[in-house]
Amino acid sequence: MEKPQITRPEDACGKGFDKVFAFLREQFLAGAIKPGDRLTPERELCQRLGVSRPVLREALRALAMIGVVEILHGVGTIVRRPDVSVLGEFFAFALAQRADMTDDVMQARIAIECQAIRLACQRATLADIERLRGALDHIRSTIDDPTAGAEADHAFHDAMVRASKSETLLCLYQAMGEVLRQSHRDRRDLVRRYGNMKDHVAQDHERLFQAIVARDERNADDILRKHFAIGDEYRRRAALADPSAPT
Amino acid sequence: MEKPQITRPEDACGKGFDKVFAFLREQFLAGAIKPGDRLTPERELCQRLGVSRPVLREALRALAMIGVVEILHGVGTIVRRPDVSVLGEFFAFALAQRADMTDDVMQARIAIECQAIRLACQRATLADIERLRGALDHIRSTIDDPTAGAEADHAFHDAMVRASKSETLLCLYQAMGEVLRQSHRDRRDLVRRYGNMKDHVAQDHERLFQAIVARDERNADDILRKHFAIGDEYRRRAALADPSAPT
DNA sequence: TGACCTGATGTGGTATGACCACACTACTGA
DNA sequence: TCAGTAGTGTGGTCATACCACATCAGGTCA
Repeated sequence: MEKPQITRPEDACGKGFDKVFAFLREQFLAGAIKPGDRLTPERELCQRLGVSRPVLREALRALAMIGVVEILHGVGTIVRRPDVSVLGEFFAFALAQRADMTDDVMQARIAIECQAIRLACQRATLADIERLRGALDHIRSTIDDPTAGAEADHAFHDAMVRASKSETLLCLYQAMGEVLRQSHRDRRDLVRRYGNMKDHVAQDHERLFQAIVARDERNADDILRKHFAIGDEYRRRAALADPSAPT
Repeated sequence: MEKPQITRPEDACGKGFDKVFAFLREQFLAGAIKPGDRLTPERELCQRLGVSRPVLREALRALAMIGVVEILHGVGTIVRRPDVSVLGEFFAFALAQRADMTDDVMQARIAIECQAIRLACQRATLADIERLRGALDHIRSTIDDPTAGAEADHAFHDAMVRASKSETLLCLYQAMGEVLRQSHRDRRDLVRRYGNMKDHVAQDHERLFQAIVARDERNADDILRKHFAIGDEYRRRAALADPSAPT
């Protein structure tokens, strides 16, 4: 007739999956397990936690999904520091079926890049400047190639965000990586259609680079905003001319 | 000697977990399953996909972790639209063991809010203005209460981001929710220590509100940046006076 | 002696079948 | 009519066996 019969005190919290997840979560947040560690083998761990292997594996998969651990077949389960790549996965799902969202993501891009360029003005090292210069050269040399041009464009902006030396900004920026690349490709399609836009692209990035070198925060911010505004203007124009084109 | 013996053509892709995950992912991205739908029961689905239930459940748990589905005991597995709350979980892990990160998150906050206030100047409705006015009044009336004051402060900034009408910005902003609340609490502790900061807090928010009403993007951005800079200045001063205090 | 092959071992990966727990529904009885 | 209850469908868990991969020690052959 007696029911629960809790074998151990620490079992008081959730059962099964929740228990395992909470345990691992606590271990991680408390620093008991750190990035780089190899987790206890599944068979032993599930026995120690008093759950079955499938349940333990559910928890591990869940943690793997947000990048807390990496499961390697035949090797073991390694603890990792959550990486932005998982946010990419999240955004892929979050932005699905929301075509309008692509446009809205641009606002986040502007937000991050404008703050990044300000920080870059304060913090950019010589190496950052050199990287930006290289990206700038690449933009000039690929101005007529939509694909390579889009990559070069993205590389420049990426280098800019890196120069901000803010991991959080970089994290958010990379999280939107896939969507941003698409945005760059779209823009380059416009370049092909509107010849004079070619000049804008080269000039804008040149001025952005100069502003960073001059460490003129405010000016850099302004130039960047205008750069985005012009792209937006062209996009709008294209949308009017060809309603079937992506907005 | 023959090895693979693929039973069905569609099995060509990954096996087990990967196959299931890829299948569900594709179904979701293609729109075959939409938020609100109830997924096929586990027993039937795993049979249809040719995998075992534990494996299927691993995939479902993984999707549940990023908010794509919600698993309800005794009811079924419901498809959801990924919500920002899962990012909170991610940040909890990502920020663990990185005290310095709290400071860096501030940069993302500045980035998002500065863009948000610009958009708010363009898009704020009367309802948004009223909400901001209410938050402003609340800030004034709770100026001496650290706890309620921090909430009021957060409410004002939250209303500001909402007024931007950008779901992406709001998404990112809320993802940092917990960290931001802590930042507001820290700031209010400073208010208690430095009496004259009280005036700054009230004045700054008043000016932010006025700038939004006047729809003066540029000015609003400037005021907001100064607002953050002053808070940063006080924080630095506090850190010097009391090295044990949170930076 | 050296490189290469091969097996043993430890790890994650999967399958199966049974049973438990919960939510909902429909039936039954008062 | 209503409340209680049994049935059904769903997710939740367990135990065990076996498969697949990675690693390394030991042996084999040149």
